[in-house]
Amino acid sequence: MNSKAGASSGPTLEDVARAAGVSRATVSRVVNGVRNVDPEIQETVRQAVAATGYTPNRAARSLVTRRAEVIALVVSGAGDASEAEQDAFASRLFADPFFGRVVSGVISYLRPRSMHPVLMFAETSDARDQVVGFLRQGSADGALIVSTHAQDPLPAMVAEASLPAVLFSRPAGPVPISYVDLAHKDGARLAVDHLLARGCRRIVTIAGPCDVPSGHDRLDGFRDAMARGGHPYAPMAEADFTLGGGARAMARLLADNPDLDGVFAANDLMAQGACQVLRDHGRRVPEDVAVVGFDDSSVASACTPPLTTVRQPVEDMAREMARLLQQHIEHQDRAVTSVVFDPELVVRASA
Amino acid sequence: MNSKAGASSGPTLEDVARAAGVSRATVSRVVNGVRNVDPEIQETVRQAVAATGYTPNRAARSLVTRRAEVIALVVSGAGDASEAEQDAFASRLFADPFFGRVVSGVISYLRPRSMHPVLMFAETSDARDQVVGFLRQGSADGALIVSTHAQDPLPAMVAEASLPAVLFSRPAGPVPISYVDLAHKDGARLAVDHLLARGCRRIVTIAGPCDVPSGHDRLDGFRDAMARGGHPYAPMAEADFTLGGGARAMARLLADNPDLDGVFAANDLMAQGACQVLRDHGRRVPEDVAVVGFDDSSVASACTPPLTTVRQPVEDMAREMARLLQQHIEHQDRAVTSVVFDPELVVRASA
DNA sequence: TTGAAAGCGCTAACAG
DNA sequence: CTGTTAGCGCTTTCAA
Repeated sequence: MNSKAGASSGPTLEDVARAAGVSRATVSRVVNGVRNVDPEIQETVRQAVAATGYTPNRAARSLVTRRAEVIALVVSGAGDASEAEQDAFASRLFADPFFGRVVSGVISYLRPRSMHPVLMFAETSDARDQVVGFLRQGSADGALIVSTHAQDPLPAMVAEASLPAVLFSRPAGPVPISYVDLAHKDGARLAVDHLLARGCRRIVTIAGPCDVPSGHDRLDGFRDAMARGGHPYAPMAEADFTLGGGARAMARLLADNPDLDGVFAANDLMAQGACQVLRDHGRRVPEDVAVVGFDDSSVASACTPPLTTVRQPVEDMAREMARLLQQHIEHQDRAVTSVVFDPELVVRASA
Repeated sequence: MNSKAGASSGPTLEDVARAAGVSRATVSRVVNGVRNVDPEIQETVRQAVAATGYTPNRAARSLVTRRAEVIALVVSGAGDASEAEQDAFASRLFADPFFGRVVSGVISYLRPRSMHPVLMFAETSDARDQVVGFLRQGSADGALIVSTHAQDPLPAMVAEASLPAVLFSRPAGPVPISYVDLAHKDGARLAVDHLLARGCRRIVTIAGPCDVPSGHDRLDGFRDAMARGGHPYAPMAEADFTLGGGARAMARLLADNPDLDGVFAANDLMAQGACQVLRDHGRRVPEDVAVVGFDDSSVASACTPPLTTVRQPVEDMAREMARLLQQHIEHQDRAVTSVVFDPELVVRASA
C-alpha cells in the first residue's frame, strides 16, 4: 500500500493530543517539561505519550527552534589530499590515542545535554566547503575544530562566516576564534627540569613538526629551559609525532651524540619509538638514557619501560571546548575566549 | 536589536525566488537538480542563489523528505558502565587502530553522498535508549553498529523497532539484522598453515575474549587447522585484544611451554605485546619463535619486527556496511543480507 | 514548463 | 493554566 520511501512516520503530537483529550500545545509543554501545566493533565498526557509510543520529530522541532542539537567535530588539515591520502590520514589520526581522548571528552559533555557530534574530516578544499555548508544549513549548531596544521584555512573560514566554533589549540594566525590550549612551554620546562634534576648532562630532544603550533611551542620551551639550565645548544631532531618518526629521529641523534643521557620527546608515541631504538642500541632506559614523553596518552603506561611524561588533560580540555562552544551557540555575540590548561609531570620508570 | 537566540537565518527560498522573479517551486527544482526547467531560467535562478548566498535549510527539507542524511555510527557494548568506565572504554577503543579504519571506510562512502556520521557510544542502558530514540526521532536515517560483546542488546533493539541498521560482524543470537563480517576461521587457518609450513612444531595461541564472536571464531579456526595439521591439543591463553593483555598471556604461555616456537595472536596489538615479552625473555622473533598477528592494522608494520599477519580489509568492510545501510534506508522492506569478506595473509618479518 | 497551494510536525505568541 | 493560531522553510501534488 504505502510504498512511499522514508521513515515510518509514527504518531505525531496531534495523535497524542487526541488520545489525551487536550491540545497539541499542552502536549508540547509536557514533552518539553515547561512549567505551568496541571499535574493531573501532565499525567494524562504522559500516559497518552506512552500509549501511542510518541517520539518528537527532530526536524520539525529544529525548524522552529533553529537548533539541530548537533555539533560538528572536525579534524582538519591544510593539504589538498587525494582520496588515498585521506584514508591514510584517518588511519594515522586514530593510531594516535590523542584523538580518542578528544572524542571521549566531547561526548562526555554533550551526551547529558542530548547533543551529538558529527564526525568530519576536512583535508581537502572540497571537504572544508562541506563543513561550512553543513553549518550554514543548520545541520550543526557549531563546530569543534582540531587542526593539524598551522596553515589550515578552516578556522578563518568559519570565523569569517561567523559560525560558532572553538579550536583545540591556538590558531596560527590572528583569527578571531575561541580556543582551548595547553601551556606547552611550561610542559617542556617540566620535562627538562626533571631530566636536569636527575643529573642528565647531555640532553637532546625529538621535536614535533615545526609547522604545528604545539610542536613549535614544545621545542621553544625545551630550548628556554635548557638555556636557563646552562645548556644553550642542545641537539634536536624534528619528527612527525609518529612512532616510526620518533625512532628514526632517535637513531640520528644517537649517531651524532653517542654520549647523550637524556631525551625529551614531544609526544609519547615518539618517546616509545625512541625507547625501542635505545634498547636496540644497547642503552638501558632509564639507567643509561632517561626519556621523558609528552601527553600521558595510553601508550605512556603501555610502553616498556612505562614513560615519565608531561600530562596533557585532553579529556578536560575537550569538555571545556564543548562548553565554550555551547556558550557561543547560546549567545551568538559572546566574545572570543581562550582557556589555557596547565601541564603536569607524571613520573614513571623511564626518567 | 534582534537578540533572539538562534542561528542567523540567512536567505530563504522565498528570497531567491523574488530575486530571480520566479516561484519558490522553480527555485526548489533548480536547487535539487530536477529536470524540466528551462535552461535560461535555470541560469537566472543559479545567479540569484549566488547573489543571495542561499543555503537550503536542512531541517525544513528533512521535515518533508523524511530524510536526515545522517547516520549513526555506534559503538556498543553489553555493560552498564559508569561514567569513568565509559571514558576508559572510549580511550581503549581508539587506542586500537581498528576503529579508525572503520570510521575512515564509512566516511569515504558517505561523504560523496553528502551524508554524515554521528558518533555514539552505547555502553549503558541509557545510552542505548538514546541511540534508539535518536533514530526514532528521525535524527539519523539508520545505524552502523560496531558491537564489542556478544550479549550486546542493541542489535535486537533496533531490529525490533525495525530501524535500518547494519552490524560489523555477525550478531551473537538469531537477530534479523544485516551484517558484514570476515571469514575469521579461514584467517586463522591461513596463519596456522603458514606457521606449520615454516616448520613450527610447538604452536600456541593468544586468543581474544571468547564472548566476542570474532575472538571465538579465530580460536575455533586455529584449533581446526591445528588438528588438521596433527596437533589437536595446542595451548592457548585468552586475553582481551589489548597490548598489555597480549603480553601477559604470552608470559603465561611461555612459562607453561618453554619450548614453544610459534604464536598465533588473535590481533596485532596482542601480537605486539607478545613480541615484547618474547624479546625480554631472550627469544628472537622469528628465529626462535615465529609470531603471526591478525588484522594488519597500523601496528603491524610499526612493530619490531614487522608483523606477519592476517589482513582484514576493514575499510572495505566498513564501506560495504554503509552501502548496505543505504539500501535498507531506501527500501525499507529490503531483506536482511550478510556479506562475508575473505582474509589474506600478509607476510612480513615476524614469521 | 511553471505557479499556486497544501502541508510536513512542531513551538511560541497571544488570548481566554 | 489551556487552547487557538500562525508560522519555521521546504517539497510536491495539482492545475494552468
